[in-house]
Amino acid sequence: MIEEPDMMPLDLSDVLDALSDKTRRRILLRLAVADFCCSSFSDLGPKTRLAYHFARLERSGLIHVTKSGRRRILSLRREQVEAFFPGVLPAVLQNTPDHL
Amino acid sequence: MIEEPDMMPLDLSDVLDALSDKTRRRILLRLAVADFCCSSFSDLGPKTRLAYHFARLERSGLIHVTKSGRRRILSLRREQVEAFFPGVLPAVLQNTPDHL
DNA sequence: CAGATAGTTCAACACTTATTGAATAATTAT
DNA sequence: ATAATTATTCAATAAGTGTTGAACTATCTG
Repeated sequence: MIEEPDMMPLDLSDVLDALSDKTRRRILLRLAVADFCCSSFSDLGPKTRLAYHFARLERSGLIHVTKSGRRRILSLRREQVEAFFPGVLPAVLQNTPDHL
Repeated sequence: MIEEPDMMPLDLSDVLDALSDKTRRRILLRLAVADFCCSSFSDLGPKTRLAYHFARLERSGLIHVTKSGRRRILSLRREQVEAFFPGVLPAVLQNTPDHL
C-alpha cells in the first residue's frame, strides 16, 4: 500500500474562511496535538452544529476524516496546508487561545 | 499634536474573515508597499464594489482611512495587526500573489 | 433480533455577504 | 455657478452561513 499523496489543491480564500470561525479554530487547535473522533469535541457545542463545522473544515482541505468502526477520526492535514500556504496555519493557531 | 494610539481591539475572526476575500487581499498587498487612494485600485473592479471592500477592511481594523482633499488615503494598520496577532498578516500576504 | 452508540442529513429559519446601477455628497477647477 | 473628480450610500437581488430539532444511517453489543 502506497501513501496517498492527497494533494487536492487548497484555496487560500477557502482556508481563511474556514479559519475565521472560533469553534473551527478550537477544533483545529486540538487536532494539532492529536487525532480525535467527532464526539471528543462535544464540549464545543451540540453534535449537529459540530457536524456542520467538521464538514466545513473538510471541504476547505484543513482536515481529513477517516472511518474507523462507528467512529470518524479527524486529523489535521498539517503538511499539505503548510506545503500550500507556509506559515499561515501556525500563525493562526498560535493566536487561538486554548481555554474555553 | 499627539499620535493617536488607535488601539481599537481587533478580533481574529473578523480579521480572518476580511482576509478571506481575494480582492481584499490584493488591496492589502499593495498597501503593504505604500499608502494609496481608493481610485488607485480601479483595475481590481468597479468603484462601488471596491467601496464595499474598503469599508469591510476598515471595520475589521486592517486598514485606516484618512481624508485628504477629495481623496481618501488608505493605509495598512500593520503595527496594530502585528501587535494583536503576530505573524498572521505576513503569512497571509506572503501567500497572496501580486499578479492579476 | 432489539437497543444503544456515533455521527450525518434534512428542512426551516434568520442573518450576513457580495454585487450592481442609480443617486448622492464633497471637493476642486474653470 | 457650472462642471468634473472622488468616493460613498442606497435599494434590490442572489447566494452563502450558522443554528436547531427531527429524522436517518451505520455500526456495535447483548
